[in-house]
Amino acid sequence: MSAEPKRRAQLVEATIAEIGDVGSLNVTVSRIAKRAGMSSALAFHYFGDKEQIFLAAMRYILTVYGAEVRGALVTADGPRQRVEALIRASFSSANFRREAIAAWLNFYVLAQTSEGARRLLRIYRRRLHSNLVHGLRPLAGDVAPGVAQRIAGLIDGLYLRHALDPEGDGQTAAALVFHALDAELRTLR
Amino acid sequence: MSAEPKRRAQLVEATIAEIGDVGSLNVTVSRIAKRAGMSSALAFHYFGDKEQIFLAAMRYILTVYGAEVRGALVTADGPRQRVEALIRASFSSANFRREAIAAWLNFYVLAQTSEGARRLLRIYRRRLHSNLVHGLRPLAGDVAPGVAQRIAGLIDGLYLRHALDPEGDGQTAAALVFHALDAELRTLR
DNA sequence: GATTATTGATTGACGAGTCAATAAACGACG
DNA sequence: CGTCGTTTATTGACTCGTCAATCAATAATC
Repeated sequence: MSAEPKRRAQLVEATIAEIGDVGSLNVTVSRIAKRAGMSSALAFHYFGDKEQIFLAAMRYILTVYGAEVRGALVTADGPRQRVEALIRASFSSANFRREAIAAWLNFYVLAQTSEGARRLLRIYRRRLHSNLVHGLRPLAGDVAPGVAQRIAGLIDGLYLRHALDPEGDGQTAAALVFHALDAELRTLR
Repeated sequence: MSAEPKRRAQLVEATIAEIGDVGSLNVTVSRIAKRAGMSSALAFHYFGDKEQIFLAAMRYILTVYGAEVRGALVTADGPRQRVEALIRASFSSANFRREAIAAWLNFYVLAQTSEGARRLLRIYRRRLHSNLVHGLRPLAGDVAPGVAQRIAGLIDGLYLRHALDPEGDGQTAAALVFHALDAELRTLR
């Protein structure tokens, strides 16, 4: 079998780990490659340049997160459960691993200058929004999109806050979102 | 008069401008210094190393933001107006200038690894929280701190969202927060 | 035999931080 | 007032390190 997929995967994982260690995108391809057990030349051979490596890592993070969400949704029963599952998944302990935090923060930075990163970020946001709307529709009707916008913003903001100064675990943050959701929904009656 | 304060100010402003141009902390002291009209050696002379320059820039950003908030508060009449002023200030057009966005995003990144940056961020957050609680107390009583936490989170999250993908101007975002605030407060009766 | 995998060595550029040296400004003091 | 020793301002040149990207060459694999 061709070595390419395995090598790419190794590099992506090493990239995320490395960004987690360093805390910024100031990671060298050499260190990534060494961590992945190969020469830097091979990394360039497969990815072309550094930005492509970063984008692949970002794609991977989003894929994992997406899978997590999907997994949480299957066990959810009814709209309210679905929404809560989405929220809980966003604050899963996986997302609070040091590497995951570093990845997200740096991808935000990257999104300023890299069209590719911006596109990926939009995908994440659209997916979250659409998932939320889907769950909220039966609960909030026409205003579901507006509610979803606010809940999504709250998720991002609280993630940011807890990522950089953990006051309690992720579930504390999730509880805050639940509370806001209650407030939003109660307004509707 | 000593040249030091002027030089420091020039460097701080050049730093913010440069970070805005580059989008990351990958800015060189040489470029900053050149932009500020002096040699890089002088920058090192006054600040010691690069991190101190960054921290000074961050402090400056927070100072300006703080002044903006205070200015908005004096014209505010009554608790509700105070809270709205805080929210509006957070989404002021000044905060959406390219350099300001770049500064904030990168300071989040820096906060992962720099104790100094983390401390400054905590100051910003505490100040926002305390301002919100102060305004909310007459409106929400005992639960003011909880409401403030959620509003603060929403502010950060919506800022992040609009900073990287402006759908409408800052006031659109502010309106979303107002809406959430309404929902929170209406729940209390 | 041709495509794929892999690397060591190298290039060329850049960048943080230092240093010694020069120029200004600043008192103090006669 | 002048001048002189001292602190402050300022820089060019330099060091030492690093790093992205390339390339030619060698080993596998098909």
